[in-house]
Amino acid sequence: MSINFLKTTGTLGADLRALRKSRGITLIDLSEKMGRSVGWLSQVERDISSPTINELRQIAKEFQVPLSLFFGSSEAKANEVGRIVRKSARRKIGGGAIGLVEELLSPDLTDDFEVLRSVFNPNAKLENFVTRPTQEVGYIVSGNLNLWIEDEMFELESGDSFRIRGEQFKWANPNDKNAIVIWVIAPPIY
Amino acid sequence: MSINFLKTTGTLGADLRALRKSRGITLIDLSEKMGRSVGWLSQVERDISSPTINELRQIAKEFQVPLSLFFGSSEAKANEVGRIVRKSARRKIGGGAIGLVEELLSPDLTDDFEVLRSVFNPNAKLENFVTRPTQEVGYIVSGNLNLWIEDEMFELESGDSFRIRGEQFKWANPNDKNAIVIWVIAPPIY
DNA sequence: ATATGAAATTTTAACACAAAATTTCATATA
DNA sequence: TATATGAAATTTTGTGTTAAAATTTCATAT
Repeated sequence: MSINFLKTTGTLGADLRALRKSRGITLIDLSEKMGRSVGWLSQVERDISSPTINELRQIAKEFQVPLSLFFGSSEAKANEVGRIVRKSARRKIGGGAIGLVEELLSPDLTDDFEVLRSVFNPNAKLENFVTRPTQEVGYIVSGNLNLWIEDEMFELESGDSFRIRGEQFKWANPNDKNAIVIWVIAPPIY
Repeated sequence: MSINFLKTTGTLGADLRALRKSRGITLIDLSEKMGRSVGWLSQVERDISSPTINELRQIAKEFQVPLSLFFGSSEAKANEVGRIVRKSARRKIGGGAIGLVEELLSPDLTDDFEVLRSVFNPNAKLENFVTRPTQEVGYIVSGNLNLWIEDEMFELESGDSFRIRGEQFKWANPNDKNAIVIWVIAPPIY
C-alpha cells in the first residue's frame, strides 16, 4: 500500500498551454506577469520541467481558475490518461456561480470544445446575464432548469436540450432537487 | 384542431448547407449530381425556395443521411427554433450500426460540433473499427459500454467519459440493458 | 542541477493576387 | 404567373511572399 502523492492528471503541460492560448496570452506576457523566464515557461508547457505547487498556484491565479483544475480526485491509470475520465476522477472547475458545481468530462483542455457536467443545486440561480463568444449546447440529464436566452425564457425538463450562441443568458433551478446538465462549450473557456 | 402537416424543423436551408460543407462538396458538384441548376440549389440553402419531398429525398440520398434528419417528430414552437430541442422532437439519425439509435440534441447542424444522444441496445456491438478525422467526447449516462480505442479496451460505467481523436475505435454493449451515451463530435459529420 | 536570456527557429499575421464558389437577375419555361 | 435557368457580378477562399511575432534551443551564469 502506497502513500497518495499529489499528482496532476498527466496532461499538465498541454493543459497549461491550452489555457494560455484560450486567453490569448503569449509566453512573453505570462512570463513577465509571473517574473519568470520565457524559456522556463516554455519548458513547463512541454513537460520538460515541472512547476512547484506554488508556481502552479501563481499560474492558476493569473488565469483565474481554481488550482483544482489541474488535479483529478484520484489518479488515472497510465493507459487511460488523455482517453478516459473515470467518474471518481473528474476535475473540479469552481469559479462559477454559487449553487453550481462543475466538473470536466473532457480528459484535458486541448480539444476544440469542452464537455462539462454541471450540477445546479436546488433553487440556485444566476442573477446576472452572462455573455460569451462561444457556441454552447446543453442537455438536461435530470431535474429542471429555467433558461433565459436574450429576451426569452424557457422551462427545460429532463431530456430537453438547448443552444446558446454568443447570446446573453442566465439560469435558475426552480426545483427542490438538483438539476444535472451536460454542457458543451466551443471554443474552450477553461 | 388542425391536421399535422409535414414540416421541417425550421432550419432546413442552413442544415443543408452545413451538411454539404461538412462533406466538402460545392454547389456546382451537387447541382451536377442532382441535375438541377446551381442557382436553384443556392436558393434552397437560403430558404428562398423550398424543395419538394422528392428533391429532399434525392439530396438525403446524395449525402447518405436518412430523410428523417430533416424532420423532428413534432413541430417546434416558433421561439424555440434554433434554440431548444424538446425531448419529443429530436431528429433521428439512422445510418449507423444496428442496435444503435442516435438522435440529435443540437438544434441544427451549423455549430462547430454536434451533440448526439446514442442508445446502445443490449448486446449490440460494432464489429469493425471506425476511424474519423474528428475529436469526439462521450459521457455514459447509464448502462455500460466497452470501448476499444486503437489497441486498448476500456470498460466504461455510468458516469465515465472518454475521448477519441482520429483514432480507430469500436464498441460493444456487454449488458442486457440499454446503454445511453451523450456523444460530441467536432467537426460535424452529419 | 536548474534558470536565464540571447540567438536560432518556427509559427502566425498581413498583403496582394488569382481562382473558385456563390449570389443575383434578366430571360426562358411550364 | 410562379419558378428554373444560366451567364454576369460579386464574394469567398486559396496561394505565395514577406515581415513580425512567438517559441524553442542552448551556452553560460547562478
